[in-house]
Amino acid sequence: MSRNAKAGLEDIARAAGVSKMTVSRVLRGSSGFSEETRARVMSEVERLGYLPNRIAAAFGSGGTSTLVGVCVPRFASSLFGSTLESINTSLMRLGYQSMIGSHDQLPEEEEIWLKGLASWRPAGIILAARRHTPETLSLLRDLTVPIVEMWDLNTQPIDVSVGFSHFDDGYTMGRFLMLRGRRRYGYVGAMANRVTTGRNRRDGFEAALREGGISLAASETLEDHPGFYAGYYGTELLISREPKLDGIYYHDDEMAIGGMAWLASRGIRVPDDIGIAGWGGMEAASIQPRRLTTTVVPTALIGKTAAELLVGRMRGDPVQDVTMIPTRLVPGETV
Amino acid sequence: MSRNAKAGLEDIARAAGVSKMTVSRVLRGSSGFSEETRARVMSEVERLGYLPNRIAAAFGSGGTSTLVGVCVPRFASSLFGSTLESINTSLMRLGYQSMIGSHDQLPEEEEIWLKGLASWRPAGIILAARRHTPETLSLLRDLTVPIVEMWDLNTQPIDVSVGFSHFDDGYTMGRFLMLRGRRRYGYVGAMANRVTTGRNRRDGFEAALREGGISLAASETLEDHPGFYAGYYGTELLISREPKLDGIYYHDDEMAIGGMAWLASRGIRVPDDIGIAGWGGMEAASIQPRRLTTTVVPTALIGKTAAELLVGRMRGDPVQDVTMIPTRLVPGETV
DNA sequence: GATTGCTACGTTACCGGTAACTCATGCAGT
DNA sequence: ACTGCATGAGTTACCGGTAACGTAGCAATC
Repeated sequence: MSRNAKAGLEDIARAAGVSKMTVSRVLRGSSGFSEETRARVMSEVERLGYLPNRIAAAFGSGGTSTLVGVCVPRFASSLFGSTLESINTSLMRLGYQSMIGSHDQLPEEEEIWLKGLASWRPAGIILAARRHTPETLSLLRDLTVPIVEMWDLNTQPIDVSVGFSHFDDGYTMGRFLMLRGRRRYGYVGAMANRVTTGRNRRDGFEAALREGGISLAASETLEDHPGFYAGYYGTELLISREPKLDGIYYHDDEMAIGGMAWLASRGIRVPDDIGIAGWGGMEAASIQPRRLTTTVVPTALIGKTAAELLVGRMRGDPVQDVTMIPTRLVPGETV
Repeated sequence: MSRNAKAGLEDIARAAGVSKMTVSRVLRGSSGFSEETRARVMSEVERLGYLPNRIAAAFGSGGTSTLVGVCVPRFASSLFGSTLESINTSLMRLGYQSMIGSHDQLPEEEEIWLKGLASWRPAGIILAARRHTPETLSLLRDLTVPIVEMWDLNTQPIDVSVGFSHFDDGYTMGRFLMLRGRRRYGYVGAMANRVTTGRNRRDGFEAALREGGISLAASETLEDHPGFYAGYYGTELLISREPKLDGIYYHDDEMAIGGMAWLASRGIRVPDDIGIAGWGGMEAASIQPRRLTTTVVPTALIGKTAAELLVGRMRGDPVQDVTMIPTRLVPGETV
């Protein structure tokens, strides 16, 4: 019970009457000791309250640590928060420790984070970004550790990729809306730091419309983080420029809900006057009077899969290069 | 540009014609070298693409690392997400690296996380929980590193505490509602893993009512994570048991918004028929037809302050034991 | 009986930095 | 001229593990 932070392998070894190396072997579970020795060592470990020293272990083994770097755009997003939590607990359960960073969609921030991370000699890296600086790519190459690119599926990954296609999500939603026979569509998006994360979804959406012979009637992309209020005033801006729209595709559900709030305040009915579609499958949609038409993203599954793929690669198991995690269009009552 | 991960201090030293120790001194900025030497060393550092090795540095200095452990209830919460992000970037800017964990309100999970963290010999710890297991407390004591308890203010901190009082927030809101002259109040809360985080707010709220000579007419605490939908059906449960209420105090804003959605679906008007108050100052409230009466919590400031206090303590600066970060009641239009 | 192979360890060297100490030099003050 | 001290280095030991290799003892094989 009384934990003695100063007890090291040497102390255990002396107490158990074996060598330091034998204690090391017992603690790491590799073979090379008798059951009797194991029991004696473990009882001393318990009695002395030995605390492993991973700094020394990582150093002694020449840089083979159990550290994993994880970099996402933001913590404070319901989707990334859930993915991050899933990665973190999965890695912890598998015996790895994560070092998390955020880049807010800025490749330069990712580069700064990566440089700091690299000095900890991580055993693997999980990234959630498609754009990287040349320095980042060069550093990733030099580190020669497994790398999982997640979220946005990269079909030509640096190493391993897991996620889904934003383009396909937009395309599928576009096709779905087209089936409703409406013709005049608008788009409301948001971009943080000049990077529209939803850009690929919008492109996919437009591609579907184009196939149907029409083009996007209006589009409004705010220079702000996506959120309820951005959807609210983005819709106001869009409608004031283009009052006669049949439907609006939103960056995500929260923006769609914000948009619906603005429409409701103007007496515009959904879906009678205008159809609404979001993306993400966010919880806020659950209390809307009408179920939101959206694309549900399995955030936790993506995180868990990313963690498992990385651990597989770090252990040297053969793993799939590209793993698609399907999203699901949920037809609601807003279209 | 071509980063050579294998170059170490020794290589730099040889190339610059000095000793390894001089290179170490130059890189860490401590004095003991001439400007000429510094320039020569730095140019070799640049040329060879030296990557610092913090594992070796932490090991060599006998465990004085720049690692900080941070443990919060959840990542995927708008409030904690924001605080976490703030801590992470603040620590990074100050030259520290964080290792983040989540405990989901379970002291046992916190203990497991702490044991894993301890083996990395962190230089400091930030915790967001009031309850700890005896083992956790004993381990925290043995680690002898600065500890910041944040979020819920602890006036008798283990080491340092920063945050606000949930009790006071509830009390202040209770007083505010009482001024409106209403008499019959209900409460809708949520608890994850049998721990009601909002318990202190509810207690404060009840204390205020008691001073006014009344008691809580009805209370409903769901065994679920707080969120929009929990507020929605929690309100349904509350009202079905106690239809005649003048006001409802909610665990947080998202639950209040969920509650308002349910009330709206029944044609119950806010604030005419019933007053509503939330807590947290969450973004979703920004699109409600009426501004929600709530308590705004400066989440990012708490994170930044926690990081700065910890770094102060780690550097040995004198820092305040207890730092109150005031929250602010924002009277909206729902009461 | 000699050789081989396996088990269960012990020995030794080393990972890449940092702390603590030593030492030569130059210059100001007495 | 001598002392004292700051400056700018070099030297040595060490942090606490792990990898690689060595070896004693014993059973199985040749």
